[in-house]
Order: sequence, then C-alpha cells, then structure tokens
Amino acid sequence: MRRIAESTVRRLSLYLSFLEEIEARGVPTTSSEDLARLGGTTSAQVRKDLSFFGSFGKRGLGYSVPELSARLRRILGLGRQWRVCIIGAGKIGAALARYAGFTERGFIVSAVYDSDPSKIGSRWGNVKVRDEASLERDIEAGDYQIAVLAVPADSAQNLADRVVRAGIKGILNFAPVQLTVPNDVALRAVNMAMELEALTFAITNKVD
Amino acid sequence: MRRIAESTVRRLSLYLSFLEEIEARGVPTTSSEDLARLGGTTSAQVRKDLSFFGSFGKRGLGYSVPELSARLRRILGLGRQWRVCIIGAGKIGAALARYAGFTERGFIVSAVYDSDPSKIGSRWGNVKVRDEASLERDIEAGDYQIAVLAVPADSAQNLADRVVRAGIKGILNFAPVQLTVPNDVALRAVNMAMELEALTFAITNKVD
DNA sequence: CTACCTTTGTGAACTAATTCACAAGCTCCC
DNA sequence: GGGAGCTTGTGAATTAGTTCACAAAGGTAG
Ligand SMILES: NC(=O)c1ccc[n+]([C@@H]2O[C@H](COP(=O)([O-])OP(=O)(O)OC[C@H]3O[C@@H](n4cnc5c(N)ncnc54)[C@H](O)[C@@H]3O)[C@@H](O)[C@H]2O)c1
Ligand SMILES: NC(=O)c1ccc[n+]([C@@H]2O[C@H](COP(=O)([O-])OP(=O)(O)OC[C@H]3O[C@@H](n4cnc5c(N)ncnc54)[C@H](O)[C@@H]3O)[C@@H](O)[C@H]2O)c1
Repeated sequence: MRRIAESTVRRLSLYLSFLEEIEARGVPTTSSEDLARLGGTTSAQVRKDLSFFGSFGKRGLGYSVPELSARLRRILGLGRQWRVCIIGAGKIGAALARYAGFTERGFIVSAVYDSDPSKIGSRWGNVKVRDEASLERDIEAGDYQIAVLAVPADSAQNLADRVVRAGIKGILNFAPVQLTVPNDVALRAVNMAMELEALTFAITNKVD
Repeated sequence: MRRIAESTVRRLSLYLSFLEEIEARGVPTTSSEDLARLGGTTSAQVRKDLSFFGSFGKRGLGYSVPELSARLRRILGLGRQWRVCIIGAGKIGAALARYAGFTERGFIVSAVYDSDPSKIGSRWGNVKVRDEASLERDIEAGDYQIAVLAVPADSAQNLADRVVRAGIKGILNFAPVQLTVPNDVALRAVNMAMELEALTFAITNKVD
C-alpha cells in the first residue's frame, strides 16, 4: 500500500470519533461536508483521505454512518482487541491505568509494571502492579502487543530496548526523551514540554 | 513574520532539549549534524529550521551551545515565566499538578480547579484545589495565561469558552473532544485515542 | 423516462515542506 | 598570507500534502 501520511491517520481517527457521536444520535448517513465541518477541514480533504483506502460512499447520498465507521475501525486496526501494559506505576501510570478511555476503545490494560517493591503486588481496580522483572516473560507469552512507558526519562530507553527484544509491536512513550527503536516497532510519544512550548511559541509569535 | 510550520516548532523544542543535555555535559559547541543525528532528521533540516529566525552559527565551527539554547528559548517564548492552571482535579489532573516537568521548564502551576465540593480546599503539595466558580475572577486578575483542561469531555467546551472569555491565551486540552476557540487563542490537544490508533494503524498496515 | 439536484471520487493544479548542493565564511597551520 | 578542511546559510530542485474542479453516479419528482 502507498505510504499514508501521518496527518491522514490523525484525521481518520478524528472522523471515527465524529461518526461514533453521529451514530449515537441515531443519524443514519453523513457526508464529507459534515465530517469536514466537525473536523475543521474541507470536504475534499475528507474524501481524499478516504480514497486512499477505497470508496465507501454513495454519490448524491453520502456515507452510511455504521458502514463508514466499521470501515474506519478496520483501517485503523481496531477490528481486534489490543492488550496493553503500562510500565511505571507512578503518578502518570496511575492515571493511565484507571483511564476509562482505553477500555472504551477496545484496549485492554491488565497490568502495570514497576521496580519499586513497595508498589509491586498491589491492585488498582482490576489492574495488578507486577514486578518489572517479569516483563519479558509476560510479553513473550503474548500478554501484550503494546507497552505504554510511564517511567523516568533515564530508564525509558532501557525499558524500550527490553520490551522490543521481548517482541512488543508498539510503544506509547510519556517520558520526555527521544527513543530509538527498530523500524518495525511502532512508536508514538506524548511530550508535555513540546505541547506547552508549541503554545508559548504561538502566544509569543501571534500574527494578530 | 512568515508563518512557521508546526513541524518546525516541534523540532525546535526537540533541539532545545538536546542542547540542554549537551550543555549539562559541558560540551561548548555543536553542529547541525549532531542535532540532526539526535533528532532523527537531516542537517539541512536543522539549518533550515533555524534559518527562519536568523543565523546563529559560525561557518566551519558550528553553534555555541549556550547561545543557541538561549536563542531557542527566546524563539519559543520561554524567556519569561508562564502561569498555568489545571482545570479538573481528577486522575489526570492530579498527575499533572504534581508533574515536576512543568516547573523544570519554567511553567508555574499554582492551582487546580474543580467543581466537586469534596475536593475543593484540599492541598496537593503547594498546589491548592479551588472552586471552579472563581476561575474567571482569577484569570481576569492575571493569575494565569495558560489553562490545562483535564475535565470530562462533555464539560470541556463549556470551560474552554469560559476561560477564553476571561482572557486566557493558551489551552492544553486532555479531553477527547475537538474544541473550538477564537483563533487568537493558542490550542493544543493531547488525545490518547488518536495516539493509540496511530500505533494500531502502523502495526496493522506494516510495510515490512 | 427525463430533468434536475446532490454528493462522491479523483486527476490536475497548486501550495507547503524537505532535501540537495554549493558558495561563503571561519579556523588552523605551514 | 594562502591553502586545506569544516560547517553554515540558502536558493533551487524535489517531494509531499492539500485544494480545485468536474465527470460520474445515485436519488427523486413529475
Ligand atoms: N506526571 C505527569 O503528569 C507526567 C506528564 C507527562 C509526562 N510524564 C513523564 O512520565 C514519566 C513518569 O512520570 P511520573 O510523574 O509518573 O513519575 P513518578 O516518579 O511518579 O513515577 C515513575 C515510576 O516509575 C517507576 N520506575 C522507575 N524505574 C523503573 C523501572 N526500571 N522499571 C519499572 N518502573 C520503574 C518508579 O518506581 C515510579 O513508580 C516521567 O518520564 C515523566 O517525565 C509525567
Ligand atoms: N486518566 C487519564 O489517564 C486520561 C488520559 C487522557 C485523557 N484523559 C481525559 O482527561 C479528562 C479527565 O480524565 P480523568 O481520568 O482525570 O477523569 P476524572 O473523572 O478522574 O476527573 C475529572 C474531574 O473533573 C472534575 N469536573 C467535572 N466537571 C467539572 C467542571 N465543570 N469544572 C471543574 N471540574 C470539573 C470532576 O469533579 C473530576 O474531579 C477526561 O476528559 C479524560 O477523557 C484522561
């Protein structure tokens, strides 16, 4: 398949979230124009984004909401359950472990890993805190495909290397460091400093 | 000033973080090649990014680390203190309020706002939980320039409208909704679902 | 069946971002 | 002081992404 731009993937996620809202309101069809308005883009952009994957609409009518959302789910790889572990049972790890948004989207979080003996063995809701020493064993057993890194910056690369070696397929990194992983492993980073700096840049260099 | 691409701003933040590491190691100069290697880009990209703002290096020699990082800080608007409030004293709000990374970057978080009477008045470290009813008054008094939204999705737009009316300059949104704000207000969003979906898309559509 | 309205899907045109490639500037050394 | 060796800064070329614009297709009403 032709390489898909990251911006396209982001927009597909966005369209899916709009479709879910529209579906919840019981509206049966929608149009590229509707989705564009909701997403702050143009209808041509919506149609072009979808066209990379096929043709899902009916001319003159628009798109069937359930059909298009099913298609987008499939395109985004959401047609299956994903098992996720969180590494680092600190402040951000705790928030993530209890975050309902994961489950709602079909991501199963069943464990958090930490190295601190005082945390290991405790239970947060139905999530257990496990010893990070068993991380490799659990990943190799197929318990998780995705790891969320919520550890201090100076442990992050080491843990990334370990989970990669054990066969993880995707990493979502919250530590403020640039990780290096083989390019068959998917990597995304959430970097608060960068987000805040994008804000201060925009405020400071306002066009008016 | 010519409009600067968002990708450029993201890379400037990244370069700054590399410069801070390099500075901490006591290395006095660096080159576009070094920064490119660290950031997974090309030296031409680094030089082009910087060239939008001036010319900071010495041919044949490279860049003075303290000078370039000072320049980047100024470009990114970090030459001053920014006061930030967090709205929503829930799981993610709690993690953010105690996050050292904010303070390290010169962002001062002094209050969290919530509507839940059982939370209002409590104190987390040196951060107080205040009644969201006083949000407008505090913003109008100049207490904050930036608001971080960590409230449920269905309250987020309403709170955004309120803080905008009160004069906030930038919003960092954690709720999984697309907010609408006037375009003189800077807006960034951290959307977990999108990050995870970017991972599952990449894993599912792997090029091999 | 036809005219008319709507909205898709997509090449073509355009705009933005990245990469190339090299002259210019700085240092060092003989 | 001049040549060698680096590395910057930047137009030009290239590549990527977005928007335009319209033919094609579906629906509806008369
Ligand atoms: N708190 C936030 O709001 C926030 C926001 C964005 C990013 N971050 C980043 O997320 C990371 C974690 O932040 P935090 O605030 O939760 O810190 P924290 O100190 O509360 O938690 C870190 C946890 O990681 C554990 N840990 C350390 N080394 C480990 C290892 N080798 N294996 C397993 N666990 C290990 C520690 O025991 C601790 O429980 C940091 O890199 C931070 O910069 C935090
Ligand atoms: N927990 C996570 O890891 C996580 C991650 C990403 C995004 N989010 C998003 O962040 C938001 C908060 O998530 P959470 O897990 O912290 O939820 P939470 O329920 O723990 O916290 C929400 C808080 O907001 C407060 N609140 C509600 N309405 C308010 C109002 N009008 N004014 C002020 N405060 C109000 C509630 O009292 C509560 O304390 C949600 O939109 C969620 O989707 C959460």
